[in-house]
Parts: sequence; structure tokens; C-alpha cells
Amino acid sequence: MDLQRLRTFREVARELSFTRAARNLHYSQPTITAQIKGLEEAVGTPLFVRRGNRAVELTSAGARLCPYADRILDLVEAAHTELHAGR
Amino acid sequence: MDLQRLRTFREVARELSFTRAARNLHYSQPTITAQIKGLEEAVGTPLFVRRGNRAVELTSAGARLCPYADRILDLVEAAHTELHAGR
DNA sequence: TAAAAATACTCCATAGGTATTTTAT
DNA sequence: ATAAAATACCTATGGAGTATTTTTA
Repeated sequence: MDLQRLRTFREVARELSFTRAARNLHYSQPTITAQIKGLEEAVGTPLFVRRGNRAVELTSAGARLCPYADRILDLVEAAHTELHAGR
Repeated sequence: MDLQRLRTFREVARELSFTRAARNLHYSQPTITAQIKGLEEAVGTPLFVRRGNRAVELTSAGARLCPYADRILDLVEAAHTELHAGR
């Protein structure tokens, strides 16, 4: 699990589309595929169900990961802010 | 900022030593140096003050990062646990 | 059949190691 | 003088891209 893949996961979960996530994050579609695949291997379980040319849906594990991804990425953001808050 | 460097940061902050952190994490000492340097560049501020052959101390930014590092890494751990908790 | 994901490759950047030098006590 | 961090250098892995194929609604 790493932060970049977690960001990609969050975006795919939002969009329910690898292609749209790729556009939004300025990656190619195969890169998104590889990142999600890498995350799925890292956590040891599938996170999305791929459905041909229609969209994608979260597995139950994927759904359970969502709130953690949000909290983790929010904390990372907060840490950055804190470090730049002078003091 | 990425999770691996954050783990290294946490260990160096605990040990106040690059060399001991390297041993504990099974990295070479120069790798720790590079990881901390990379993290410092990522966050845009020094995190440790290097003091010759004696130990190392946290900068104020480093000290402020600590609680975030702990919370983030704990959440990552919790996410892993949650994903393996069956369901 | 068409839209979307997966695969096959290629290339380059970066992460890690070893050997060595520099630094501060 | 010595213990510890920094630097120099090298290698290999993997992350990203393009082009293409596969899949399923």
C-alpha cells in the first residue's frame, strides 16, 4: 500500500471508471490498471469488479477500504499543511 | 511524502540515529540518509539536525510531523487489518 | 459493436547497495 | 581518533508511456 496508489484507488472509487480516473489524475489508462492491480496485490484482495465496457464496481473489501483511504489521505494533507504553517 | 519514508522517519525519530534505524529496518545507512533527504525535499523543510558523530535531533518541523506519521501509519495498519478481517 | 479494461512491449528514473569520504566531538 | 552521516558510484527493479488486444453489455 502506498499513497499514490491510494489516491488512484480513491479516484477510481469516486468515478467508478479507470478511464475517467486516468483523465482526472493525468495518467494513462494502463497505468491506472497497473496501479490498482499493484494495490490489490499489496492488500491481497480484489478491490473492484471489472464489468466489460460498462463501469466498474467496488468489492466489499474495496468499500471497506474507502473510509481508510479518505482518512489517510486527509491526514497526509493535514501534515503538509501543518509543516508549512510556519511556527 | 510516501509511506516507506514515513516509516523510516518514524524509526529515525524514535532512535535519533540513522545507523540504528538502518539496522532496525534492514536498510543500509546510506539508504536511510537518502530516504530522509527525499522526505525532507518532499515536505520542503529539514526534519533532523545532524550532529557529527553524536546523535541526531528533530527540528521543530520534525517534531510536528511525528504525531501525523504515527496516526497515518497506524491507519494504514488498521486498513490492512480491516481488509483481512474476513467479511 | 463499441466502450472500457487488460496485455505486451519499451524506456527511463529511482531506490537500494557497497565503498569511501567528510564531519563534529 | 572515532563514530556517525554524507557522498560517489553502480545496478536493477518497477513505474509510466504507446500500441494493441480482449472483454462484455
